[in-house]
Amino acid sequence: MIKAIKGVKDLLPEESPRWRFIEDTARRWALCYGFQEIRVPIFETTTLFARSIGATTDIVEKEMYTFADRDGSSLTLRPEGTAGTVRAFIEHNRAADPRPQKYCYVGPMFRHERPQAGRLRQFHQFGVESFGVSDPRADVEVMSLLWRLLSDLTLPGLTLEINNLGYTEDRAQYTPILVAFLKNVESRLCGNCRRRIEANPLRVLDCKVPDCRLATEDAPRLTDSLSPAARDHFESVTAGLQSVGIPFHLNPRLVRGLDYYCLTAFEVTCSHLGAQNAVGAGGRYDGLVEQLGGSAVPAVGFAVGLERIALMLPETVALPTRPRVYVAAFGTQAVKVGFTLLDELRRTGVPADMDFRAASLKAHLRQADRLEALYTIFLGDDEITKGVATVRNMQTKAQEDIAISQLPAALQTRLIHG
RNA sequence: GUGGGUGUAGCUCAGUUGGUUAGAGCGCCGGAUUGUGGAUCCGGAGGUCGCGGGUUCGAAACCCGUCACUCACCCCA
Repeated sequence: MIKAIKGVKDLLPEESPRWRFIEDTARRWALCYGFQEIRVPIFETTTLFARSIGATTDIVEKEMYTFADRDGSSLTLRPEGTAGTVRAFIEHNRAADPRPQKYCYVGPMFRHERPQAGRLRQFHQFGVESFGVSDPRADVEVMSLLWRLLSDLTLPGLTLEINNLGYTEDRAQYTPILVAFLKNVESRLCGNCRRRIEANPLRVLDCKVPDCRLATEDAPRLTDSLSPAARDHFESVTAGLQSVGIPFHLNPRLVRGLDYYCLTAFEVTCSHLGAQNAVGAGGRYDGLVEQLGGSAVPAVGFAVGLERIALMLPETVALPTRPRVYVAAFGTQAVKVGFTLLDELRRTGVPADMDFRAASLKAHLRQADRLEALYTIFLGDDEITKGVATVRNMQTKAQEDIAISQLPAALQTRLIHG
């Protein structure tokens, strides 16, 4: 038996209504905030991701699905959505169009990780990117959209955490100070954090090991190295969040895993979600467009993990939609008439179905019941000779005879008026 | 990449200190007098017990290996 490869999932018909509900809700809220959908390719040239996400990040170093095209050029399945969106923004010279430009996207992403709860190799994200506005209200707008969207989905135990990462220069100034401190307490840190002192010192502050937390309790804070401009921006962001009533927690240790973030970084976590409890995250990335060859365009955005939302979504929110009319045709003549009737119903917009295997009326009715049909049309040879069919209301069990030629119109009105 | 847990019917799971044709519930198909669903009753189909080796007169069970799934580390949405 050929099986799906590790870390990818089939979405079976029973669960697809939940996913459609999530995606529709996300698009609706994005539209409400003025974001419009962009669809960019699933794969891109490898250097796009290396240059935007950061060559030394885990994603680029060991998680990308990279392969050679037939001409030998290196391609990569997208591990996130921002890089491709920024590439499209630059390539189509959208910076020349009126700003701001606000995009949203939804689709599969690929990272070669060990699967676990809430983490797959092919997973799905919904995200937004707002280009062209450095005003802190753009940060607030994006966080507000994220918060309202997740709240509307009635996910339990949501928390919004935010931090100020400052400008690149601020971090460049802070990093040596932090490294010096960490080297002093190195003996108290876990093995991972010792390695991180050189590779990614900011991450040490985000370590969950209790001893590391203790050891870094008095570490110099990034906040103290921030430039006045960075402080002002962040103060406006927090004031803006308060003004629109979005609850948040300051988390000075919050660090994002992608190199391109600056100033505002945020993350929404969800309780009861297992170890992978970040349901959505994002931040500002003012330097990225320029870094990828565009003009200096500020930007801010977020991404949410759809699998993680689906894990938390209450069972009851989405129901499948199915054909409401069942055609029960039995008998040699009636089977032929029934098939053309079925097609005519569908052609005129009546959602209808029929089980081609069923030979007895009993089998037909069982199937109609299973499909939760509202009406069943009885079509036997008796009916054919009379030119009428019996229409049974499956809930009230009331039956009436209707001329076969009148059935599509009759069922249309019955479905509308109940 | 590193650990832990679990692999028996389509699904959820029983299966005693190793013992003969491997079970249940749900689901599926059919029947309960000829053309009326859901309930009930009856019947049926469906399994190389993840795979390979070993121990044994005998293995779903014990041992070794392997693969898959899963949770966690790591990382991230």
